Amino acid sequence: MTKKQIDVFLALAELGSFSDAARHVGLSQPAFSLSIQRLEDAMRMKLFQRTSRTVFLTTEGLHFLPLARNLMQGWESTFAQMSNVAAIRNGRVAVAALPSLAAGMLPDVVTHFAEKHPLVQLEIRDVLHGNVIELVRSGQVDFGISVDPSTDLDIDFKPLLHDRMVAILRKDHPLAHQETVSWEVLSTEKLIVMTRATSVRSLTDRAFAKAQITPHITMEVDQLATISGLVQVGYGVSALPSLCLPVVARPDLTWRSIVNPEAERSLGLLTRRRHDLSLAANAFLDEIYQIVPNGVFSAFRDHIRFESDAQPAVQRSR
Amino acid sequence: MTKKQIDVFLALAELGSFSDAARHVGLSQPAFSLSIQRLEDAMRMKLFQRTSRTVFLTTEGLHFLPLARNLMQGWESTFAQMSNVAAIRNGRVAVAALPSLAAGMLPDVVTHFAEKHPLVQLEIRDVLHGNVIELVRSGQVDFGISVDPSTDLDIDFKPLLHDRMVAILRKDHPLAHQETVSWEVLSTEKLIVMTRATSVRSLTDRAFAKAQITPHITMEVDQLATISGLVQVGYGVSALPSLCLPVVARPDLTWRSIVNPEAERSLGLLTRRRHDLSLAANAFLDEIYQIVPNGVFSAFRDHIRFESDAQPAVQRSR
DNA sequence: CGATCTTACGGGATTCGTAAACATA
DNA sequence: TATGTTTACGAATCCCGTAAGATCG
Repeated sequence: MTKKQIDVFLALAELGSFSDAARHVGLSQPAFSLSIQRLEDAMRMKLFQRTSRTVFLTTEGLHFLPLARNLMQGWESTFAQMSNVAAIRNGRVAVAALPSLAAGMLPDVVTHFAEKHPLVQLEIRDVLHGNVIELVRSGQVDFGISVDPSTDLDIDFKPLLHDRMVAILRKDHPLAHQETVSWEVLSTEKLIVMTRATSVRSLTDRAFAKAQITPHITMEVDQLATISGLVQVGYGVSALPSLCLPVVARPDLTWRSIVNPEAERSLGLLTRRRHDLSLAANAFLDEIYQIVPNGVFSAFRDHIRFESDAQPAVQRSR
Repeated sequence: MTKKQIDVFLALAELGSFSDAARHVGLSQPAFSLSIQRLEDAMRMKLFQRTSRTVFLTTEGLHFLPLARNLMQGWESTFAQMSNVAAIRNGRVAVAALPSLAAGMLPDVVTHFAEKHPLVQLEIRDVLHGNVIELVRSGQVDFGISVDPSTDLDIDFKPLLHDRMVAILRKDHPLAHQETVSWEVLSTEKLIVMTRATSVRSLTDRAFAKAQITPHITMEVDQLATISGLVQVGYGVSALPSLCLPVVARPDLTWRSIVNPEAERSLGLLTRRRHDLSLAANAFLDEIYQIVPNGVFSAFRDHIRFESDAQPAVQRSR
């Protein structure tokens, strides 16, 4: 009792002729006839009453007709649903990203993705690095975007772009006349930094520690927007990774690479080991690869280096 | 994308191991593996993520899981329903029969049938001969039980029993001392007959006409029960086909064959030409064949002859 | 007699099982 | 290295199409 037999049954029930129905399902008439016979044998009952001239359903066939229709309909509906899945008209993509990335990079990606796949649910978790890892590891998100969690063996990392620490300055600030700024010089300025919980702050701290310099911290804030506001009014300067630039950039502000040492880091995709991405997540990733070098970051090319490999991290076969 | 593949998919999804699942569906492990691959190819997407050690569903496979379950369930439920049809735990049998047969013969049949097939709906149309034919011809009933409609080419007739006209008398009536009664003698009695519309009455009329005798009709009634009541109080006698005996028999009444000429007729099954009976109708027919010679009519063996062939009229192959 | 379904039979595709190769924890 | 999946290949099965036969109107 196969699906094809149901097809054959319905064709005969609806067309009332072996020859016509056979043509309809693309079988020779004898093969069609055998198919009906096999179905009847499998059911152990006659479904059609036939003479050489007429064909019609028996009482039992009449019982079977609505059931067969249901089966075929269910079959078609699942096929349609899975087609939707394959065509990514359906489903859900969850991404965890550092807040700066979630604010700077993802809006463009989301816009383009939603245009192509309007029915796919999107979920962006803008959380700190540790949470990104946890969400990726537990499978609550399809992938993460953060810095390299090299210690973690359960998570694959694929670099996407590289940023560096830059000094955030008012355009009329003396340091703005230099091409680069050293950590040393920066430590003499009034420094506005993020609070300790953030990854940006730990980055800053590590950079100063590495340069063996103690900065002069004049203010700690929770939000990047606050930093740009404070710098703009001349309250001080800041040091931030360049990927924050889309968020903090204002007409009166400028930025310079910080050197000695130059503090570069890698941002990239975090995926569960041995877990391929879903089709929808992959499509989202494609969008990222297309947008990242050409989106908001393109204005900051001098300070952000993109991975040349613009292919999805995990290519799924078939 | 076949039913078997769904089976294979569900087994793997639920057991999480190719080997176990293969054993579960009765395939060798490589064959099982190929089956999964073919399904994935047909769907154009990976449904399982596998390493040599672990197997689990991809996001797409997770989408497919409930759909596959539904399909399989629908399939099983149709199979169960059709099993019910095959086992006659289900369905409907409609029979049209002359009122005298419906009252005399069918109750026993119905009782036995309902015992064996409690869930089958039964419908008895106790109508006159012309209506029996119409109901059979139009397919509104599965078959009819009536006299031979020899003129009708759309209807097959198969005799079931033969009855004859008998005189209905009080036991103390003079004619009750004879073994038989002639139409001639009967015409001198006060005769109670059915109204003109009934087949019993037309039978009576024809018998008298054939004997070229005019009866002395003292009363016309609509119901057989009324006749037995009137005969019992001595208001007159009656002439009825012997199959009415189960309905009219009372302790004080008796009956004698009417001869010169003896008026025998055939009662039997009326079926649509070239229309096999449903399994349920056939089962009902079996019951009739078992009951008729041993049921209520057995008390009237002298006046009712049964067809020796106690097989259903239409045997359905597979 | 003609249209239509059924039976018979040879060819081809699919699917199966055994054995070997491969991959991962 | 051991367990478990994939690949390779020969064999059996199933299903199809052509051709001949049977049946009903």
